Amino acid sequence: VSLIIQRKLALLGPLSDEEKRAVETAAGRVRRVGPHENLVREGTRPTECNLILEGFACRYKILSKGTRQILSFQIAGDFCDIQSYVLQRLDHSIGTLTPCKVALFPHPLIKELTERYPAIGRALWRETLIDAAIYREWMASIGRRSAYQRIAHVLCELSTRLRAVGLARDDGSFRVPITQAELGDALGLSTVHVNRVLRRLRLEQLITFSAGTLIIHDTEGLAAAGDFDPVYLQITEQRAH
Amino acid sequence: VSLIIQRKLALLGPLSDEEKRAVETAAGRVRRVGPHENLVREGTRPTECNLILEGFACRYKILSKGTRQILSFQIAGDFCDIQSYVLQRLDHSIGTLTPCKVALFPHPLIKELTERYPAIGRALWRETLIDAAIYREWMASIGRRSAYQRIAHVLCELSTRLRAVGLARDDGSFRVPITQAELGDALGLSTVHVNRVLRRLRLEQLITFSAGTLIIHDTEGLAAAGDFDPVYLQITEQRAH
DNA sequence: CGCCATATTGATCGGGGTCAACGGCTGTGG
DNA sequence: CCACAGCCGTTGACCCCGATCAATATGGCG
Repeated sequence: VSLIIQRKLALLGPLSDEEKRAVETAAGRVRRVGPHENLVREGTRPTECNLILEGFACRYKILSKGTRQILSFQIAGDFCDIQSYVLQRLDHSIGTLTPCKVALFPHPLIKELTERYPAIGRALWRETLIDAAIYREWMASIGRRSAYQRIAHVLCELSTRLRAVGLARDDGSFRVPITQAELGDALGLSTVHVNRVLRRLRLEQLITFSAGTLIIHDTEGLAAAGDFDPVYLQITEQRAH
Repeated sequence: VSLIIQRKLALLGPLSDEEKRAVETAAGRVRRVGPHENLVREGTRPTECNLILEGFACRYKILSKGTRQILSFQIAGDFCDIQSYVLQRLDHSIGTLTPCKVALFPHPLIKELTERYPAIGRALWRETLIDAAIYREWMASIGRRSAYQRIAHVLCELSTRLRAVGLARDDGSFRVPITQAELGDALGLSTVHVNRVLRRLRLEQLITFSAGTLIIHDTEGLAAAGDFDPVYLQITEQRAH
């Protein structure tokens, strides 16, 4: 539990030991949620924020036609709805893809934390800005990249993010329990076409992706295929202020 | 000058008079920039942030093929690169569409402001979260809405945002100096197709859009055509904390 | 063992891209 | 004052990527 939190805090910025302890202490109860349930629902006004400890979730909107757009994938370590602390009404839902374990942070505690420790407020702000950077990259993908590039790109992104929180397996494979339909809803593609592109990526020896396991055989080849450059994820660099 | 800042501060959240004055005082020099120039460039590390006082600008990325994705339109009152204060390296550029007047806020002053007045930090955070909400809505548009819906949607969004900062004209028209090519780059469409859809919207008596002037003849009709619901812009409601 | 979600493949279709040409407006320089 | 250039808007013709429809595996799980 605290291992994930610690890893994520290290990614978010330079916090002192006291600040890190304060964040851990603020975590309220832990909730277990089944697969394909909502963590939060569009239109509601939550009073606490969810930090994902285990499992996969996604942000999504349902449009008027009934189609779904997945807006982001959320993995362990993601403070997936921290924006509900600042904005009053959610404009989208967050649903689990797999069973999840989440830690709940009541808004009043977050308020205390951020006012007592500006560095924590800054770290949380930073997390939401990285989310925004990912949105921008997805916009570029959905708007201007081909289906082949989009899928290669998102797989690169997921592997990079999973590695950053220590979720790569020893053999270099990843657990990526995302169905082809979900990939399609994330990338603006149909399930059928996702399937065809995955087949092509497999035939080109770039990846193996089945049964929720992703193996990238050729990292550079996949990055080239997806026009992927990880700088937007802001993982390596830290800003000392 | 300060009129725009005041309007925008009022939208961002409940700030005291002292806090508002502090923000105004923090504005450094004012810069005038010609059309089609960069305010900030991808990959750089700015040391000050731009608040747009007049004119239109846009965030964009140039992809490997040389195509452009416009990520957002920025109008008067937008703190268009506040994220450069928190994240070290820009993942995209911001360019002007028209001549612009911008006020510059040095990062150290922003740091002082946000640490002395938590409400200001919160207001800036709020601004970046609203940006993110717009990104999410655009993702849904580009990913799952038809060209016709996308264009209607973005025109509704622009008119709502312009009205919110007092840029609607008395006759209800708007200055929207965005070319069809730029609309296409924002929505993931070709210039040709943007043109055809605009013709259809004109024939349907929903809008007139020429010479940089947008007139919406049927607000509800356009909103229906674009599946537009303005809640994500967070304009009306304010959160009292 | 049977059910339901997911993956896979083929056949066909269509929204929107691409290419090309032309018109209109504006600014600029001779 | 006119000629020309360049950008933007407009329209037609054609094409292709990816959607849709449909049928068939496959496989986990009660």
